[in-house]
Amino acid sequence: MTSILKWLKLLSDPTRIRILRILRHEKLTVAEIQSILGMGQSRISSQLSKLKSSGLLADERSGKHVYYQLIASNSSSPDVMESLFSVLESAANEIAECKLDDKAL
Amino acid sequence: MTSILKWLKLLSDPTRIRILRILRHEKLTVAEIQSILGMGQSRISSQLSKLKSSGLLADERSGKHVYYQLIASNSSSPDVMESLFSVLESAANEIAECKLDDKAL
DNA sequence: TCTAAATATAGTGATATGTTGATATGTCCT
DNA sequence: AGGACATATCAACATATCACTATATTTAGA
Repeated sequence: MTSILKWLKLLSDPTRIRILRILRHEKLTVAEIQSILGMGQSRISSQLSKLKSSGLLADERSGKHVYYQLIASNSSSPDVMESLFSVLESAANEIAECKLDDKAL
Repeated sequence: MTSILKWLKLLSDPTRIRILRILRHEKLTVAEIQSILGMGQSRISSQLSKLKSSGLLADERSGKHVYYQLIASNSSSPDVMESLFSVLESAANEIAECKLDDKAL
């Protein structure tokens, strides 16, 4: 499958939308993300894994913790990314949990 | 599910990308779409049905034929649509069949 | 009203996806 | 080395999705 199709598929899931959104401005550990979204550990971890392997997130270990962050400048297609994240924001507005995520941040 | 999530899901399928793309500039009948994409009739029809029920396409019967066309000005969120179609175009560039679709048009 | 053409829908099988619970891996500290 | 904590991965299950075949519906015309 092509990379853009992969990204579209990844964006069409509420859990992943929420994860990407709280990572807009800061990097967070798995435990922090888990606490903000109020989900089980394996659920968060496996979604992070998908986002990472498609090139949307990068991980970085720091001691016992692993930080995840957005890959800001996606080398191949920055304009596509811009459009995608614009859609992501709109989608977030339709997801009630996203407002609670902001409070928990 | 929210409408934007639905749209993202619909866009993350090559068949539907191809359908939406050949409908960019003109309305087409089911048979024409079927011929351009080189796919079975029920496959085209059921995908058109999904695109219609999510508000991306409109249908219009003319005799024995049914024309499908893009809903240009999506009332609720025109800017989201613009971003989505921008991503769609980029996705199309990654799908080899789209070039053949253009020739068949 | 009967037939043929265009389109829609139902049923089925194969494959993919999301979530959960259990277990494995990795890291720090003593 | 061993224990505690953070994260990753695996197996199992439920659900969703796609494409195919067959059948139903709608319409135009004889």
